[in-house]
Amino acid sequence: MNTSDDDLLDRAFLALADPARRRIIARLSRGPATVNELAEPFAISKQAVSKHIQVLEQAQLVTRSRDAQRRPVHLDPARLEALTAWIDRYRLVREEQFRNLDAVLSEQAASRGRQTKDPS
Amino acid sequence: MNTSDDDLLDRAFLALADPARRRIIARLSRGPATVNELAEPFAISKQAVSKHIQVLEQAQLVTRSRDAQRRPVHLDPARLEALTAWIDRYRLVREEQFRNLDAVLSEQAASRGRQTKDPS
DNA sequence: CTCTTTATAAACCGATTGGTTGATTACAAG
DNA sequence: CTTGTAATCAACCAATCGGTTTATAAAGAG
Repeated sequence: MNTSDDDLLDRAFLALADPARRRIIARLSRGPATVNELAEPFAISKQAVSKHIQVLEQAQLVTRSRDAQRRPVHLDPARLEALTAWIDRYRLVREEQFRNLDAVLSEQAASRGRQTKDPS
Repeated sequence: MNTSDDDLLDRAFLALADPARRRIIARLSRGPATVNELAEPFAISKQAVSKHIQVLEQAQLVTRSRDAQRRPVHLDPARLEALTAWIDRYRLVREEQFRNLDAVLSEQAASRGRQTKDPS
C-alpha cells in the first residue's frame, strides 16, 4: 500500500477534520473501546462508526486487537506526535521569522542615514 | 459566518489535509507571498491556488492584506498553535494512561491464576 | 446444529472537494 | 480613455465523503 509520508499526513489530518472522529479520539484517550461502545453516544449507526474507525486506522492513529468477536480499538499516540511535529516546524519557523524581523528593524534603525534597500 | 470552536477545528484540519495547502503553509512560513508567487511552483492554475488560499483563510490559518492590486497572504501562527493544543490534550492524556496501565498490570500480576475472561 | 452478539462488506445517495475554463472585478500605467 | 496585471467569480465535472440500508461473516452460548 502506498503510505508515503505525504499520504500519511493527508490521511491523518483528514481523519481529524471531523467532529465525530475527534470525539472518538477523545474517548480512546481514556482507554480502548469497542465499536459498540464508541457508537453509543452518537446519533449515527454502528456501520458509520465502523467507517470512521477505518479512516482513523488507515491514518495509523488507532490500532485494533482481537478479543473473541470483539475488536477493541486503541489510540496510537505516535502518529499524533508526528502531526504536532509537522505543525511545530512551521509554527516555530514563523516565530523565528519574527525574531529575524526584530533584528532587521533594529538594523534599519541603526542605519537610518544610509540608503534604504528595496525589499521586494 | 458560523465559526464555532468545532467548526474551526474542522476547517483547520481539513485545510492541512492536502499536500498543496501544506506546501503553501511551508512557503508562507518564510514570509508573505502573493497568489502568483504561490502558484508558480505548482502545476495547477492560479484559480486553484486562489481556492486553496480561501480554504486556509476560512480556517483562519492565513490572513490577507491589500497592496494596490496585490493581496499578499500571511501565515497566522495562532491557529496552528490551537491545533497542537488540541492534539497534545489527547496525546498527553494517553501518556498518563500508560502510567495507569502500569498500575493495572501490577494489580493483575497480584491476582494471576484467574481466568482472563469471566471469573466463575 | 441454531441463536445471538459483534462487526464488516456492498450498494447506494446527496453534499462537498479539487480541479478546469471563461468571464469579471479592481487597480495602476500610458 | 485604453491596456495590462493581479485576483476572484461562476459554471461545470469527476472523485471523494459521510451517511444510510441490507446482507454477510465470525465467534461464543445453548
